[in-house]
Amino acid sequence: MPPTTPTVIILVGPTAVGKTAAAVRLAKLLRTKIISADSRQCYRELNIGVAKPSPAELDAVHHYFINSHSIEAEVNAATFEELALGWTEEIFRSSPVAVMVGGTGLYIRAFTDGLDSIPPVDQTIRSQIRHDYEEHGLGWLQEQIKKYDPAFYASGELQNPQRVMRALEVRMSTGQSILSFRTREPRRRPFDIQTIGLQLPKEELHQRIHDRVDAMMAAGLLEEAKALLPYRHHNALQTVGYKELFDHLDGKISLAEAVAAIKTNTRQYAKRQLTWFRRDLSVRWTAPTDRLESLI
RNA sequence: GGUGCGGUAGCUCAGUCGGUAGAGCAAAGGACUGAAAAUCCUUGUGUCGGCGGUUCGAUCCCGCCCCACACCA
Repeated sequence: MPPTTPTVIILVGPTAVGKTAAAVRLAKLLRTKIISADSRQCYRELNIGVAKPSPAELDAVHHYFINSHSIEAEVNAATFEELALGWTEEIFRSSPVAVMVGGTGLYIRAFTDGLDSIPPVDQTIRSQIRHDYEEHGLGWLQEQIKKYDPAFYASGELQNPQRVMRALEVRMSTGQSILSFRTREPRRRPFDIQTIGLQLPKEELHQRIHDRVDAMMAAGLLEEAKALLPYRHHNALQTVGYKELFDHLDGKISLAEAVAAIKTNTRQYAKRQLTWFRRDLSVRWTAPTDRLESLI
């Protein structure tokens, strides 16, 4: 029974499990559109390596957040939250149900529960902190945060440079500790949410990952990476499938080693995704080939 | 056939001047609020190639054997 009150059906799961095909099937059945929740497929310039829906799939069902941004744009979880809420509203004008699909857990949580609102940080401060970290290392970062935000220092992840830099940039930009902005109050959304997790036995998932990497190489991933080499410093290129080939193009590793590393790193990525989604007890798990209609 | 160098964790290797061993990677588990395909945390018993010998005790010293690589023939 398809929902009659506004509902977003979210399909989650590890990479290569079969989310894209399942979402397209579901969206066709429900005569609705898809919001992708994937932090890399939104970039126009990234194609083979990020396993986008095929042209036929994109033609059959309208997808938001696919090919919507340039790799030079700054896209993050807050960007996604805002955009996705707008798209949801748009979809609800013509359908009571929207389909969201993707593997980026943080983006999906930003959409379902919202992020705490933190004032925008000064870009000069942001890049200065990154620059100083490059130059002086983690020890310097830890000293800074100890000095300017002792509360974070006492409770934060001090070994994780990204978290410490974020805390520091918020403190320097707003004058307040990042902790003072954290309410952890989930937002109320004006629609229902149903989350379905797609899962396969580990061996089967790994086989699919390996086969997909081989297919990507056959489809010309190396050439794509070569063309993107000038953009390698962008966040969008800190991506499995590209960073390993950049190492190969630098002469650091052979092509065979790069391909093996892509497979390993993709398996590790899938594991991290599973760790994230398993924690969400509202997820109902199923095989990607099952009839999802019966679950909704 | 001879000589040399090796055989230690799934892989690459370190080490023990004789008291049963440890790094990186992999793997497993976990965290995650504006970089999230990112970033970070935790977890290391393995006939130390085999069989003998010396020794209170051998992965370490000695002998033989097996395997790999290199060079010589």
